[in-house]
Amino acid sequence: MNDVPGETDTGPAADHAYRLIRDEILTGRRAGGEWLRESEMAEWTGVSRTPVREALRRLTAEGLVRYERHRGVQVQSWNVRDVDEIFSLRSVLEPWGSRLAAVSGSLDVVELADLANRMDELAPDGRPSDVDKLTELNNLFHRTVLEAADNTRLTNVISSVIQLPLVWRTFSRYTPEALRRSLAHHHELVSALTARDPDWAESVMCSHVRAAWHTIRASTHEI
Amino acid sequence: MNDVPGETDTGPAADHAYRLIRDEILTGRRAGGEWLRESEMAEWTGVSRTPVREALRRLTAEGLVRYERHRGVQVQSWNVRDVDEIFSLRSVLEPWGSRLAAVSGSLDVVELADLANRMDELAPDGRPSDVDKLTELNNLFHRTVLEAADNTRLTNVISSVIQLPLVWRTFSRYTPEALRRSLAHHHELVSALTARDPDWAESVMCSHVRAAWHTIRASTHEI
DNA sequence: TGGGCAATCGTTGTATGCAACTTCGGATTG
DNA sequence: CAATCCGAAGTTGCATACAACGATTGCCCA
Repeated sequence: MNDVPGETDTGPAADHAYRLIRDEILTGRRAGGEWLRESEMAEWTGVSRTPVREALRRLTAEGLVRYERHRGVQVQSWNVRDVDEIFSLRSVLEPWGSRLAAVSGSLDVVELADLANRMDELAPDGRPSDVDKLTELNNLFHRTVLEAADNTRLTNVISSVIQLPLVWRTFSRYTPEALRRSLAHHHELVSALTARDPDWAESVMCSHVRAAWHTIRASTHEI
Repeated sequence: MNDVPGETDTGPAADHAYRLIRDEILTGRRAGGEWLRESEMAEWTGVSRTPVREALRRLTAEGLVRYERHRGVQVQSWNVRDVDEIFSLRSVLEPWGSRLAAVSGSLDVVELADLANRMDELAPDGRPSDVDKLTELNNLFHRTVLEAADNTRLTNVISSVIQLPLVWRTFSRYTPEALRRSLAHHHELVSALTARDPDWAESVMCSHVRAAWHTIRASTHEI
């Protein structure tokens, strides 16, 4: 879970508070709409209000919390529309990133294949034993592909956009069949990237993202 | 120039400092690599270090300054690579946004045409009389199109990515011919959007961005 | 004379007190 | 009885003092 974006560490206290509060949100322990009081967070994290404020401002910039002047911050709440926004963006950016990665030549396909294999081991029958670990590997897989696209802004943009509890814990909502398909996509993407076929890579990633999109839509329909 | 992203106003002092420092960077008055000392900024803006720190953290999140723990922040410096990253991203996202805008039906084409006309008036012969005003209208034009795409994350992503002095003051580097072509693209995009032809709109915007890309590359080649 | 060490200085990081603002409850008045 | 105004409580916004850390300089020693 410690997948903190870009070395923005601003000090032990502020960083401590940031990680704790962020984790609290991404794991869903704090529901959308809940107010996060500075003094409460300060007491809970064991630091003063100053670093807490800094952490909250950072979370505001990342879109995880909502800020209202003189009123405080509350956990950002999401709906189906947010999911659609995120996945439609991903369905453009991630395939494009895969295309770039295919032709860049700077990708370690062995490492990527290893990641795909380790994910298989965590869910051999489509039933994950450790969702958190699987999520971590999945995020790493996607980030590895994107980093090979060699466009830091692309990487940052996507990682900032997928910061949503629902997206973060996506695998906990997958059916065994959907999960098996998702893992198969990973292997196919490795093949496409190994073959350095940009069209293939782009197409596989597009399928991968859109499949995930519909899987999540289906699982959230009744919420 | 007062084109501040998303109502994140955190208070008069912090907001004041933020706008001042941000403007200082975007206009190029502070060169890349220059250190921005908290106490110096505090004295200059007339507020204490606390709101200044808040402003600097915000600018850090937006990528306008570089932060190093215990050392301070310095104005982010850019190179041709940054320009390429930004424009390659824009060349994917803006056309896609135009496509969405073409089919969304939520676009006020009259307003957009008006913007294009006002830009013409500011540079009838391809020689802009007021670059700042032209820049403001151009940003507004692009944002208007994007907002019609009805994906707030797309809008935010692009506006966060184009925060670079070079991109911001882009028109000051245009040749009269390049500027005339750019303005013509705007009118053509209005036509495509009026016709609600997604392919046309996407294609025009793609040309528009890529033309700008090469114009800037040409003008920065000797830097 | 050169290298390493330590003290000092400048800067950032954190804590805390106070000011400003919002909100909510109750009293007051029509 | 309702609407409004006033005030108290709670929260955030800002300023300031102090602590922690990094850089630099000068000194000491080999």
